[in-house]
Amino acid sequence: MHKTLPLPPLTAIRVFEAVARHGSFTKAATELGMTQAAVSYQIKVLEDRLGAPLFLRRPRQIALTEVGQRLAPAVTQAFEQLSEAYVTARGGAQGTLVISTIATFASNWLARRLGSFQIAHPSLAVRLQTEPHLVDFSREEVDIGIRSGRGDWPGLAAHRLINADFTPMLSPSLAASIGGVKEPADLLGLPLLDPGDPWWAKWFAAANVPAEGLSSRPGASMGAQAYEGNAATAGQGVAILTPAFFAAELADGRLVQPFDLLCNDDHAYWLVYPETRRNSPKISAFRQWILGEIAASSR
DNA sequence: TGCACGAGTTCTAACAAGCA
DNA sequence: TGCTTGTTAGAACTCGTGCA
Repeated sequence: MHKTLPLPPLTAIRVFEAVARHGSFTKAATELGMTQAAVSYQIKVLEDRLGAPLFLRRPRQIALTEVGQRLAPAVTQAFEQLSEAYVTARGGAQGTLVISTIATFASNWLARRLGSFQIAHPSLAVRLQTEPHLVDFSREEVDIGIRSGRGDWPGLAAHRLINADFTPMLSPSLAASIGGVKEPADLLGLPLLDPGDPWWAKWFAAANVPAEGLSSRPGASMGAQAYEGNAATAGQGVAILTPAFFAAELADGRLVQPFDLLCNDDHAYWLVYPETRRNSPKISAFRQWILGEIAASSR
């Protein structure tokens, strides 16, 4: 017959989870509304039960022991499941879905489609956060991230959404100002937006156009494709952009893509979330919706 | 600055006794 | 019999302090 060991006090496990996550007794105590001494006591209770230390006490810092490293992921996952079970018990995927995304994806892709998700899930409030850095799911209250990269983030589930292809785009009026853009080299006669962007050098190299000294050319660096796309639409210069983000501008003629040549540096835009939250109702709902939208837009 | 530990305090559960 | 009240022991906490 299967025999289970009695569990240690839930309080001690809760405290261990917080200490392991923060890497600090003091920070865990602050989060849990206890004193540092109480946290120390609870960890000691757990260590006594286990018969092995969970943390290495070093001057000014602690570190998980091998036993602690084995225990921490399982405890974190267990609390995630408890949390999700609680949410489910309260009535399913209610609450707020917090999405951390880069500005261009938010403004040029997500915002244009998010309405259909809201109609399908009226009880779920969506909060979009645009930020340039990679969100830390263990420290920030974020459910889902949309980020660019190669999809290799330990502990995170990643779904490829859009390839980060890039190609030059400009307004029809700017193209007409030089009698039309017929050859890739013609672009060098026009102002380039963010000429120091490595994408330009790669694209010109792929087009067999010598383009030394791009980074020393004058030109504004705006830090986001959304801004550069707007500048290009206004005729301010040629931007190097991802076509998937500017499908509407290309369709209605505000932007033109003079060449079919697309480049890619092995990056893509990814939907990511912690593996442990895979079965969260709100994350499942959003994952199903966005992957459906991606599939529909690529048909 | 951050963790460990001792002393003292508070909280909680278990139990017994009293009462309607 | 079931509920309330008082007592007690142990758990869990805070505070103060020492140490690295």
